[in-house]
Amino acid sequence: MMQIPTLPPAVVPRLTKYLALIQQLSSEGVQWVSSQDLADALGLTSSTVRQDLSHVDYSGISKRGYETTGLEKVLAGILGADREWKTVVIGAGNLGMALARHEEFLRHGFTMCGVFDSDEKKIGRKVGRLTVRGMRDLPAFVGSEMVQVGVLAVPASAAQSCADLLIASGIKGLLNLSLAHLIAPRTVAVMDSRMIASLIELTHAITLRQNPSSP
Amino acid sequence: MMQIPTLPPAVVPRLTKYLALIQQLSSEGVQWVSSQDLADALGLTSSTVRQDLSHVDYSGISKRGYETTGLEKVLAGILGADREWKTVVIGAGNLGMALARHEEFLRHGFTMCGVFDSDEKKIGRKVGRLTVRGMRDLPAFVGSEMVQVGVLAVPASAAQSCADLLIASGIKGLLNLSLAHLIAPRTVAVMDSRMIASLIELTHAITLRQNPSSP
DNA sequence: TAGATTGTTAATCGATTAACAATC
DNA sequence: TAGATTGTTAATCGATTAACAATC
Repeated sequence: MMQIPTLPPAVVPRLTKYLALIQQLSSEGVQWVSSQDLADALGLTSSTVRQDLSHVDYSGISKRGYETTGLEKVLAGILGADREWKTVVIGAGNLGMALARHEEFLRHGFTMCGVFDSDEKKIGRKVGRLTVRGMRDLPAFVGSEMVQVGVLAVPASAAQSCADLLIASGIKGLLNLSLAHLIAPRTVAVMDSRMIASLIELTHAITLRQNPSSP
Repeated sequence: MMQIPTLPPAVVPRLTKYLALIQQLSSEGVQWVSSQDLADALGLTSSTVRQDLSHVDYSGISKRGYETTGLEKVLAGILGADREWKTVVIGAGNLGMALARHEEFLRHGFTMCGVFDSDEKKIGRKVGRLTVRGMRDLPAFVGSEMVQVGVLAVPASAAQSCADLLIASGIKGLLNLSLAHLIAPRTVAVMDSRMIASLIELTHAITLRQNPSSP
C-alpha cells in the first residue's frame, strides 16, 4: 500500500486547494504548472508552494514546473480523493435535505447512502432516490453498509448526541456543520465547516476594514 | 464609536468559538466561566484562552473567572455579532434555496433579503417569503437595499464572475461556499466555508488514522 | 487567611519567507 | 548556452505553551 507521509497540519488545507485548481487546469488541457502559477492563483508565495509540495512524493522539473496530471494523481492519493467514501447525512431539515441531493458530493467521491432524522414526522420522506430513516436505525445501517463518513446537519444543541451515536456505530470521520464544538475520541476524525462561524469572522473583517484605526 | 482592536489572525476563529459557547452557557444561567472551563470544552489549553482574551477589553476576576454576560457582550461587539447584516444568496440550487430558508442565519443577525440566479427558469420561484431574482437585478438591489454580505452558493466555475458582480455592486463581504479560490480587492472581505474541501481534509485524516505509520 | 485564577512575560515550537546552488 | 524553476537550507516571523507574580 502507498505510504502516506505525515504532513504539517498547516499544509493539508493548502493541498486541497492545489488539488482543486490542478483538477480544473488539467481538465482545461493545461499540462504544466509552476509554483509561481499556483501561488498567483491562490494568493500564496511560490516559496510556500514549493515547501508544501516537497512533502509530497512527486518531483517537478526545472524550467517547466509540475506536470498537472501526475501531481493531480499524487495529491488525490494522499488526500483520499481517489476513493469512494460512503456517507450519511444526519438531519433532514432544509440544509440536510439539500446536501443529500447535492451532486457535488458524488462528483468528489462521497456516495450519499442515507439520511437520518429523529423527527418521526420526517421519516419516510423521499430525498432524491433516498428515504429519510429514523435515528434508531443508524447503528445497524452504519455497520452493515460500512459507512465511513457522517455529515452533521443538525442544530448545535443536538450535535454532540448525534456525534456520539455515530461514533458508537463505528463511523470513521465526522463533518460538523453546526456551531457546536464536538468532542470525539482520537480514533475518529472530525472536521468543522461552520457557515455561521465563518459569517461571524466575516463581519469582524468587514468591521475592521471600515474602521480607520487598522493599517 | 467603540474601538475595535486589531487581533492576531489565529485568534479570531477562536473568539467565535468562545462566543458560541458563552452564549449557550449564559442562556443556561451559568454566570461565571474560567479559562480552564473554556479550554476543556473547546479542546484548548487555559493558557491559550487567557492569551486570546487578553486582546479583548474585558477583565476576568481572580478565583472566579469571567462573567458570562459581560464577556458575551464584548465578544459580540468585537466580532460584529451584535448588529444586523443584510445578506443575499447567489445561486438558487439545492444549497442556495436551503440557505435562504435557514432560520439559523436570522437568529445570528443575518437578514436574508434576496436570492439571485442566472437561470431564467428559476426566476420568480418562491423561497419562503422571498422570490428568486435574476442576476441582472443584483447591482441595483445591493445598492438600494444596502446589502453588506453575499453568500456564494454557485458552482466553482461561476464563483469568480458572481463575486466580481457582487464586488462591483458594492458588497462589503463575501462568504464563499464553492471549491474555487476567490480573488477580491483588499477592501472586500472574503471568508471560505467549503464543505467539499473540509470533507477531503477529513478523508485525509481518516486515511492517516488507519495507517500505522503515524504516531 | 489560603487557595484559585488571572494577566503577562519569557521560552518553545511551528510556519512562512528569503535566498541560492543544482538542474533541466 | 543562457535562463527559468526546482528543492532545500537558513532566517524570520508568529503562535502556543509554560511559568509565576499579582490579586481577589
